[in-house]
Amino acid sequence: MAKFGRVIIDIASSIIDKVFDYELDENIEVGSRVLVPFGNQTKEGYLIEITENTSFDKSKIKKIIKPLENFPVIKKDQFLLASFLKKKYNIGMCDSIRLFLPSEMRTGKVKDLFENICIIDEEKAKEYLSNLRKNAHKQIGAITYLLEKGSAVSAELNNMFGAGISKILSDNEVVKIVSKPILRKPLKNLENITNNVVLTKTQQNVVDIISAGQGNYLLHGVTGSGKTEVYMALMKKVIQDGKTGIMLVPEISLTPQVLSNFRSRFGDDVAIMHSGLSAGERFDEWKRILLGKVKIVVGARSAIFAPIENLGIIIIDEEHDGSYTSDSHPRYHTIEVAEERAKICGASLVLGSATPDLEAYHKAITHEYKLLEMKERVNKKPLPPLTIVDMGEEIRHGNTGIFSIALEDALKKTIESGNQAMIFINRRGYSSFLMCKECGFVAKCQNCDSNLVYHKYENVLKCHFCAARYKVFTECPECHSKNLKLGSVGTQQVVNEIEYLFPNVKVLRMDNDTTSQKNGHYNILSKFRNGEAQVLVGTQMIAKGHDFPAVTLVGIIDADQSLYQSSYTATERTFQLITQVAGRAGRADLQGNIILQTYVPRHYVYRLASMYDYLAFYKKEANLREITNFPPFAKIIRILFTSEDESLAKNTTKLYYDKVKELQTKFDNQFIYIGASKSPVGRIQNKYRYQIMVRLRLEKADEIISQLYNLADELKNQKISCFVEINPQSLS
DNA sequence: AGCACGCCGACT
DNA sequence: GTCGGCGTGCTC
Repeated sequence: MAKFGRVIIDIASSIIDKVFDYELDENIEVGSRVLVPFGNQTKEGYLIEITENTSFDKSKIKKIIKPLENFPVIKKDQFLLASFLKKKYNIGMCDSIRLFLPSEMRTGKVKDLFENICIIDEEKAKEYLSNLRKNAHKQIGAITYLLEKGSAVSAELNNMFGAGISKILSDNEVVKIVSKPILRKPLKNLENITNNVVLTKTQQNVVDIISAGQGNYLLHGVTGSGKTEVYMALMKKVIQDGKTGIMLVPEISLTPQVLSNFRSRFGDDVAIMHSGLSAGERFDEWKRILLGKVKIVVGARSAIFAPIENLGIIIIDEEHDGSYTSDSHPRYHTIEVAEERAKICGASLVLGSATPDLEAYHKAITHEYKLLEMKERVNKKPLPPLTIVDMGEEIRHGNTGIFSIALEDALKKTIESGNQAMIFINRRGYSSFLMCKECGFVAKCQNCDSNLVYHKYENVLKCHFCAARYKVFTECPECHSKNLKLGSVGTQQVVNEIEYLFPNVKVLRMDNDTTSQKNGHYNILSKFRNGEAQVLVGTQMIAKGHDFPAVTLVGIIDADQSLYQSSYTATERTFQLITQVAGRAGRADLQGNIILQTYVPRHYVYRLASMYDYLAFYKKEANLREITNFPPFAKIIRILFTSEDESLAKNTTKLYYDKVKELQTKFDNQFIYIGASKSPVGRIQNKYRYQIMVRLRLEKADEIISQLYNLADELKNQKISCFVEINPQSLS
């Protein structure tokens, strides 16, 4: 009887995103990638099902050409998860499946890496050895070594007994050189941290509760309460039980400490997945996981899709971190995905944070998650005192500088005592625009409604919304003035100020400009750790989980910056940021000190952050969200239309808006807000952008959302695309 | 996404 | 008369 294979074609387009039936006459496993004829071309696809029958016209059915690999790349539970993503985020099956595969797999650019192995021919070797001159120490050494081991990697042999040794031996037919494929492994040379930690009672208690059975947990532990040790212990337990684990961290390149911890404790059982790896490394790590050679996967958000089997636990560290929501298509919320994956696999989910996301803590309070708390720091030290400085007051007293008197004094004391200080500039990245001083012209992208950003290291202007790069102008295209300047203040100005105030002090700077090189983050941070500078000035990227034992002072320059973002999460983000930055001070035995500069010193976010009172902040903020109808007490939906034809975009948006209004009458009382407008960035890559914002009560939100999805699918076509996003965190 | 099919303007 | 523009529709 004929068999049919149901195939998803690997073309990311909603129009083509359906199942195609093919005849299948060889044995190919479900989940494999296959090559199929498609129209008059050949395409790659994913075999998702094998059936005995087809509803399609049998005379038109073609045959699957061949499988692309001899193993399936998508396992059963991953397929279930992919189907969930498709439904949850209204994306195509192809988009969804692609999340599970390293892009290297599709582009096929990565080649297997080979290494040469010398295999000794014992008889010839012994004969050759007896004819060797006595003073040929290198060759004698190498052959003796090989006689004992049987074989060795050529490169290592050359290292031990002199370059070219394997060539000499091979030329004399003493060894045979065989080429064998190997899997690249990142971070081979990590320092070994083998401190045998004994858990505190609190830590052990948390580990015991989580290990006792399946469940979703929120681990709320203050900075320095030793969450990482808990994670390690949980992983160890999971492995002992014969299962596997996934550990997610915010941006892995920023937290090599977590990595080295895991690597040194669990060795080759750990695979690492993040964007900082080379294409080859990423692909090989993925393969190691797929082949079942790994028990733990550590990685950034995309590691939630790792092809690991027999999953026992998913741990998400710094659960509140913004990097867990992807900001480009397909947009997904890692925590929602993790919840579903844990459910499918029967695994536990552990979310850890010192400042949980409001949404997560709300779930803990309403018993969707089990709440576990660690209120004490491992070293029993109190959290460092946080002083709020009123910058308005400073100005009234005649100080118009960047630093308040208090911060300048504290800096002086820190420097004199030989300790280190971190100055945190609360700004996303660090961008500077090219501006004409005469006519106010600002350089803009030709394809987008956006200002170009100057990148010092590459000396180019870049558009942050498309890939466009422009040469730096030397004269203004509008008024031909040569009087151009790079706008915006940033880290450099703060550095200059410190160097002016303390001429002999070494200052390091960390922002987008200084980290664009490979390992940029790592290099700057390790320089600072090694004491090559006494002060580190930087943007948000210095806030993330690094231990700098010698840091006793943390200065927060313009704390208010993140409060002024129009997002409903602005206050929450500010609280998280301050707590996180403050946690950098006094991690070791030295007493730390934090100084926060603001123009609104009486704002509750500062008052509560300075007392490290998360619970009070949660109550205050949750209450506010509840009365103003914002998440987690409501859902925000953003519907975005994009098209090269501006009037089409506008008209379709209007059409959709009218349909939403109809829905509103149908679902009386469920709509809190409906509004249509041009998107904040009105044009990206020559496509015009119009959007509709809807806010819904929770009661019937899911039902309405699925109708909104359907509406979007009805209206979109080749000329206009539409995508719908729930609780968006950025609006561009 | 690609590619063919098909119907209207500019050209050797 | 033909070459070629890209609008429309299809791919198991």
